[in-house]
Order: sequence, then C-alpha cells, then structure tokens
Amino acid sequence: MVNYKEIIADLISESVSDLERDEILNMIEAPADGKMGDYAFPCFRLAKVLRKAPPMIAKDIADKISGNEIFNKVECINAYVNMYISRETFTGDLIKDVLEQKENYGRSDLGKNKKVIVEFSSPNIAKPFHIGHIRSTVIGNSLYKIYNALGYDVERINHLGDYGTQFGKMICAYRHWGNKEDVIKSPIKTLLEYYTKFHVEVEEHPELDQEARDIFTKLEGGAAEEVELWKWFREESLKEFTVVYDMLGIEFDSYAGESFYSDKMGRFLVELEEKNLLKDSQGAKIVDLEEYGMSPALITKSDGSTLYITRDIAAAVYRKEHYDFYKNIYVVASQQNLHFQQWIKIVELLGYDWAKDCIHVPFGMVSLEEGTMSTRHGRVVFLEDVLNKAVAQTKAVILEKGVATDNIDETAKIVGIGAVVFQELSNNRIKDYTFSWDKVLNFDGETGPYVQYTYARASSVLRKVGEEVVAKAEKLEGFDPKYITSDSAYQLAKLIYKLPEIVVEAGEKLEPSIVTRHIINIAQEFNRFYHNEHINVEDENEKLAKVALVISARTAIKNGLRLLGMDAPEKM
RNA sequence: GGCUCUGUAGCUCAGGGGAUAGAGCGUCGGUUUCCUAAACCGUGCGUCGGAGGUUCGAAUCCUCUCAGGGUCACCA
Repeated sequence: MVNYKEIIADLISESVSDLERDEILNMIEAPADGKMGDYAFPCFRLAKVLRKAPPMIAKDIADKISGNEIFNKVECINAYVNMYISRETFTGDLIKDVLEQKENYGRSDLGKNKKVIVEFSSPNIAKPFHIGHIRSTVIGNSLYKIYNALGYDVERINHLGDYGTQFGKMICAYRHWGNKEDVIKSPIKTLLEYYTKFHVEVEEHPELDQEARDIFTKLEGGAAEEVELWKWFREESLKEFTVVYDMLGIEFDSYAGESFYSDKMGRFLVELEEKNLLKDSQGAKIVDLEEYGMSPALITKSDGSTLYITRDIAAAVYRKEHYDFYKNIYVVASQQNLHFQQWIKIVELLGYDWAKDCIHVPFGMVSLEEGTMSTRHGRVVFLEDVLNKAVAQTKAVILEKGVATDNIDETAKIVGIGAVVFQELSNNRIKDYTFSWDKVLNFDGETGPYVQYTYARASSVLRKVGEEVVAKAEKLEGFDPKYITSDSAYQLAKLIYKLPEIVVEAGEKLEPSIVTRHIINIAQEFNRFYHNEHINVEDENEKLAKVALVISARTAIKNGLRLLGMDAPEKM
C-alpha cells in the first residue's frame, strides 16, 4: 500500500528546499474535519525561513504540487495547503491490499523477530483471582498480541506470587483450623477463609505472627512437610487460575514465579557488596538512592531474609541471560512505580547497560463502590463471577432478540467475555476506575458488543449476497472502485487504511486502548455506510465493489479485535 | 512533607503544539413494506482545575498553584 504522507513529503520537499524532507513529513497532518481535505500542510513555520507571508507560501506550494495525479484537488485556505486524495485510487488500492493480506492486514515485520518479554497477570497463589487482577492480565495479553503483530518474538511470563511470609501465615492457619476435604472442594475460597481468619485471630493472639514467620523460614529451608503443603496450595491455585485464563483465551509461555528465583539471588548480594552499593542500616542492608531522588531500597531484612526487590533483580538478570531480550516489559500496577524505578536503577548501578530495556508499564487502580478492595477483609469481586455474569446476561439478550444462532452458548461466551475485556481496554491504562456492575453489563454505545455486532452485521451481509459474489469480490473480479466514493465509504476506507499505523503507535506507547478506540471508529463508520447505502444492489459491478469494501471492513474489525484478545461472532 | 499520576460537557472518557475542542452514556425528538434497531440521525451557555510564561499559534510545552489518587524500610 502506498504511503501518501511519504509521497506528499517528497512532492513538497521538491518545491521547498529550505527544510529537510523528514521535517516536512512530520509537519503533514490530517485535518480534524474531513471536509478540509485528507492531508494538510501548515506553512506558518516556513514564514521565517522564506521571509514571506504564510498564505503566499501555501499558495506557491499548492500551485506546484496540484498537478500530481494522486490528488483530486489541492487548495489553500489561509496558511494551509489542503490536499484531497483521489478517492477511487485510494479506496481501490486499499481494498486490494486488505484482500490480499487478509488476517495479516495490520501486521508488519517491524520487530525483525527480536525477543520481547511481557510479564503480566502474576496473581498471588492461594488468593482469589479478583477484578483487580483483570487489568494486568488483559492489558498484558493485548500487548503480547500487539508486539506479536509487529513481528517481535514475544515470551509471556506469569510471574506468580508464590513466595513470601504470606505462605507461612497460610500454612499456619491451615494447621490450626484447616481441613483437607474443604480445600480440595474449593481451594482458593477455602484458603482465603483461612487467611482471613488468621488476620482476625492474630489480633487476639499476636504469637501467631511469630509462628507464621517460623513456618516460612522452615519452608525456605526446604522442610519437607512445609514444602509439600506449599506445593499443594500452588497446584490447586494454578488449577483455578487456569479456569479463568481459559475463559479469557489467555496462555503463558512460562509460570516462573517468585519462588523460581529464590535460589538465584545470592550472586547479586555478592555483586552489590563488591561494588560497594550496600549499606548497613538498622540491621538491614540497603542501597542508598538519595542522589537519584529516591528513598533507599531495602535489599535484605534485619533477619537476613530477602525481599521482592532482590527477586526482581535476580529475575531480570536471569531473563537477560536466558532470553537475551530486546525489551523486558512489566505490566504491573502504578502503585509499584517507585519499586520499579529503584530496582531498574540498581541494575544500572551494577553496570548492566540493558537496564534501560526494562520497562514498567503501569496502570491505574480498580476500586469498589464500597471502597478499596481487600482480600483480607473479604471485600472482593471475583473475576470468574464477573465473566459468568456477563455471559449469562448476554445469553438473555440473545434469547430476547431472537437472533437465530447455531450455538447460543458459544456466542454468549464470545460476546459476554468480550464485553468485559473490551471495557477494560477502552480507557488509557493509567486511569483509575470504580468497578460497577451496571457498567460492565451495559452493551450499548462504545462497547465490545457494539463492535462485535458490527462484525456480525457485515458477516450477515456477506451471507445475503451469497458465496459466489463474495468469492468474486475477494478475487477483485470486475472490481471498480468508482462505486464506493461516497463520503461514508471513503471515510471507512481511510480508517481501515490507518489500522497498521495504529498498531505501531499502540506498540510504541504500550497502550492497547489506542487500538480499541480505532476499531470503535471503524465500526461507527461501517454502520454509517451500512445505513446510508444499500449493498446488495441489482447492478453486479456496484455490488462487487461494495461487497469488497464490506469484506475489508470486516477483516479490519476482526484483526483489530484479535489484538485485544477478542473473538468476533458471525451472528449475534 | 518529598516524589509521582490524574483533573476536558450532567456522567464516563478521547484528543497531548495548529484551522470552529470531540465520542459514548443520560435527556428530548426522529428513522424499520429495505442487507440484524445490540443500529442510524438530530439535540451540547464546555472559564479544557486556576494563574503566569514560551510561541505566529497552547487543552497540548515550561513555572507556580489548587483539588484528588498512589507511594515513601523490614508485605508483594
């Protein structure tokens, strides 16, 4: 597909020699209002260099480039050169491109197969997978899809929270009040009950705290009984997490969590010591980061045991050695901003130049209407419940609408879960939000079901025109873009054209919502087109051209949804 | 208090140097003998938190300031 911006930059740089071509390329913009043209070039900045009034410069440029065949019209309004691309050529080229690339439309080989690690989801074992975990899980999965589409070799790591004093507490509670059968029946809910009870009981019996710490020390030391319980809790937890991951269609390449690095920390403590980075402070060991404007990082506790910052450093080094990553991305809540700044700085101070390739991708907090979520106080909304409720609600809507689908349950699953995922990915990730049932279960407007509905509508059109016509359109037999030059058809084509750029931008900014927003735009424009024009018309050539555009839009929507980790139903 | 993020329409949010600041929800009204109405169209007294500054041009960049969130040593 031709890059119009590049062509225009070439043309303008021929007539304006005072500016670098790349600079000109950067100045080319798309007018906010499509009526002002497809591309615009503001001439204000040239006034100083050329010592001429901007409108005159604009006129000169317009005169020089207007003869080119890619333009339908070039005009200037004040200091702007407004360029209108020839709609037939543009739409024709675009459709050829999309039909040729199909499910690969939007992908590129920008990444040259370089290794990228995305660490995401990372729940704590023996604790419920609640609505707060959805963010890292869904954002991380989308970033995986986006980087994969950009041609990177992506490794998905689920850095399970499977280590730390909390397991001392858990084992302690299990021994006091636990029951094997209950755990087997419903592992996480039962273990959570024990954990909650521990925190209630410890108020009355403070000695439990010490007992829990001792158990963890035993666990760390490899005591058989403790290790066995820990392993059991881990396995049962993972089984439950897998249920949710399956619902979301998410997979991982590695479940190497915190415990995996528990024996890989020694050498960094030595290295830190050798490089004189460690300081003693109140019996603990710290790295002083004051000159970098940060509070000190606590490396080992006064009792000698390690903290998660040490494990994160060990993990980063392990990953560099094991994967030799180009980028090492962490999808972790913004609450941990300081933590990431600290350990990445420490890795840098250790002399590893790849510290700059470790990227923290923060996201905002989810709270409940009744306040902050708290596992300890049992104030949680389980993700599995949210997904199930969304699916049930979707099924009710499908039955109510009476749309004949071959498999109602399957469709309800695609749409219901898609609604939750889509909503999660529609705002900038840094924003906080309050979870509300009304909001996740609302399917009107800028929502997943809206986009999926648009896809189903396009699919329905293709069924109506028949396989023969679709096959012909796909092969571009008798294709003439002169039938699809209306405003809505052209706007739709322009949005489809932009998809590949959008994927690149979303990758650079590590922001899936850019993709989400864009497919909403495509869906809106498709619905406008669908409403304004009849597709299944008598005239064979007109029909073929319109069907080709429908196929293109449908492809773009499907490929876009896939980048969010969503499916698209044929009927709904 | 230090650092940091957020503040744009009644609500939820896009836009992050350029031309009259945009969507969705909600409100009120309209569209179906016609390809799925989970749709489409119309309907918006917005100090872009406030004040300075830089610029031909600022919601966008800088400084200060107000409000809210997060975080700041033995949890992760």
